[in-house]
Amino acid sequence: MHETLTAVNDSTVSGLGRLARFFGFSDVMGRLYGTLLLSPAPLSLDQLGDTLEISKGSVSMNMRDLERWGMAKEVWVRGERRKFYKAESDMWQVIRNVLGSREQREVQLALGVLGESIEKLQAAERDLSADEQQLARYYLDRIGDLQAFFQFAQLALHAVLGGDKALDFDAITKIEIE
Amino acid sequence: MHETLTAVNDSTVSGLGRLARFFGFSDVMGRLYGTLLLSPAPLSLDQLGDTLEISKGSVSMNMRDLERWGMAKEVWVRGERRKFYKAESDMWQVIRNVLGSREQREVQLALGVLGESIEKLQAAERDLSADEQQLARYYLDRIGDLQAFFQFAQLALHAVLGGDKALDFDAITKIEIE
DNA sequence: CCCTGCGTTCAATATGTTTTGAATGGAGTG
DNA sequence: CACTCCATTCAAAACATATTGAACGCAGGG
Repeated sequence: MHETLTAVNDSTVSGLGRLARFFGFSDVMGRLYGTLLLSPAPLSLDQLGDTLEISKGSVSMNMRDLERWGMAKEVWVRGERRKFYKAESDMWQVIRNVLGSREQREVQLALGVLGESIEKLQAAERDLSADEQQLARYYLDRIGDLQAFFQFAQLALHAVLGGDKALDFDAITKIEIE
Repeated sequence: MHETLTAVNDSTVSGLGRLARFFGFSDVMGRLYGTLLLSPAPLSLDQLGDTLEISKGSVSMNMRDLERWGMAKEVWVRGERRKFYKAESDMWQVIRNVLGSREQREVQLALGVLGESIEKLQAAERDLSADEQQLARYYLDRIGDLQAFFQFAQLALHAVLGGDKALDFDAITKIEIE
């Protein structure tokens, strides 16, 4: 194959590995995803393992994760006994999968804990000494800031996930950047 | 100290540890930040180490990182020889520091690589066989999608970092969430 | 039924990251 | 100048995470 194609393939695959790490996934996951993304035809586990030079076991486990995150799908290939996969090529869909489950859970959790803390502090106020009350107020201020941050994050998530329109995405990416 | 205060302190500190991990920092960094955030008075390295039960060395190194990221500042305490730190309590400032350096660098890098790939593919077109040309077009499509994603990310970053106004933040967090 | 081809599992291993603590160095003090 | 008090550094150790490959299990043939 022409060296340009090979070079582009390599840098894209390794770039997606990097991106995966950045998002807290393993970088093999990113490379598998990249390999599938740049393959017009679905690939089998063997082919993936051979291409990336990683073991059968690793391919199997990482592909399972990719599937769980909706980044790849199994594809049935006529006359083949093996499993074949293709990448979910709609990036927007992938983003939504990740933000919608992992990140949103994280934000909800944080908001829950912070809310509880605030309630506890308020409920305990009458039992506190003067010094303690002062500290409690201090805590409430700081925790309030944290809460504001997470509420902002929640809004941002809703904005991105929200209205089913991938339209926003397309529209926004067409804006010229100076 | 009243158990409610202790409990709230603990859960906030460990929550910030979790948050730090989430953002790709060590969780000790998050806990140090949390400890400082909830302390009305600046703390010395010793106090931090004692509170969190971690070694001097670890406190020293992690505090350096926190400082680098603009999450904590050294404070001079009259009559003290030791270093004291306080947390940068403006969350918005912290976010800007992180997004502005680390994340933005990442996005720029990706856009650079993708742009190069596109150029290389276009430049090589005339040297390719028919099959290779078809594959090259396929690559261009996929890489175009990736590029759109990163351009979106860049816009989002600009939006958050952009106009020096922390106003947006305040305004936005005051919106009622149903 | 046995064989083959394939995917999964999981314990062992390799790799990467964080923490520790002893050594170092520097700044202030008597 | 010696002593003390700290902060920093860094190699070794602890810990966490990812990968391997042998063993297993299952599905289709033959």
